[in-house]
Amino acid sequence: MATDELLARALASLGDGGPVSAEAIRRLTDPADVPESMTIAEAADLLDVSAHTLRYYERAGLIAVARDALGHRVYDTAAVRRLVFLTRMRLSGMPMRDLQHYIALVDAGAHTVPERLDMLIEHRDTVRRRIRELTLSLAATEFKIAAYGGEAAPESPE
Amino acid sequence: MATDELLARALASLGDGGPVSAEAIRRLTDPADVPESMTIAEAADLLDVSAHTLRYYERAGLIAVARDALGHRVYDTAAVRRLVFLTRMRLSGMPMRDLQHYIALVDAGAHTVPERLDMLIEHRDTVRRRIRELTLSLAATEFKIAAYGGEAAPESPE
DNA sequence: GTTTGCGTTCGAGCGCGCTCGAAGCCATAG
DNA sequence: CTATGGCTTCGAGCGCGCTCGAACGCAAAC
Repeated sequence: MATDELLARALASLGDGGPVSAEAIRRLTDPADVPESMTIAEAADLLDVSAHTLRYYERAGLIAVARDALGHRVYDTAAVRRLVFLTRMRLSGMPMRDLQHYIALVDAGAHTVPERLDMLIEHRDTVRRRIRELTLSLAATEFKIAAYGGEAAPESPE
Repeated sequence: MATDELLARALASLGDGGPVSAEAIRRLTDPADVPESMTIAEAADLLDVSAHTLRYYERAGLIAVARDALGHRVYDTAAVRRLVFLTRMRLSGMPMRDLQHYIALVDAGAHTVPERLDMLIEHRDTVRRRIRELTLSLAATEFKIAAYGGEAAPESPE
């Protein structure tokens, strides 16, 4: 499996800037730490979003969630896996609109795999561009901090 | 000067994912390629934002812009330099609110340098965290693409 | 002299992604 | 028996950052 390779690459590229949270790695690899089924509060807690947001995703058609005898939501393993995917895509900036389209493709069956792949590739490229933008801004900010720190703002007025 | 060092670092961390645009480097180092003074259309074009947005920034108190005899905005070198800063901070996710506070500090004089430095450091850390988030999401997306590409979705339903 | 084009001000509107809150249901705790 | 607390639905509201458009001014082109 290429998981280790990819994970290693991800971790390597993180560099300094703080410890890599176990949370983050867990989300990346999505292991079976999920207790079979969860309440909305537990899922919200796990995913670090609000219960309101989870209901919103459901209303938006991104996920179907079963109910127990009381009418309460029950998130099984599959649901949690999808939520991990959804929150990851949202976190990395995929618009709701696109995510809705993607999920519609998933629902439409296996013959939509090529289009899904296209979407993932496009998203990957978008994220890469965004990282490069941020890296550039970061470098500029670090430079400014160095300039400010060195002396009392030599030339730049801001 | 540490510019070359920082720039090199930035460029190195970009890695693959496409060529580094000359635009981006120019923005990072902000050289004097600016023709003394510009119209709003020229500034908007240079910064890749709309003229509407530039007026909005002015209304928001982020920058004061001179007018010519006709009442048209004239962006001099200092104004453009500030706009470069503003757009960079916005692009890297600093909220308008914070940017307004920062600019208020600049306007308040040199004794606010320590607080400005604090803000820059905080922003730097925020950007670093964001890059790490995106890097993780990117790795997950790349993994999914590899999984989809290898065979027809072995285990993951989405 | 009119048209075209670029600029001005200012208030209103919009798209996004939540976020909130009212009204109600059910179960367990005191 | 009454809280208390966690859940339900659904519509409305909100914060952010633009984005737009109306009504106007001026100047160079035709």
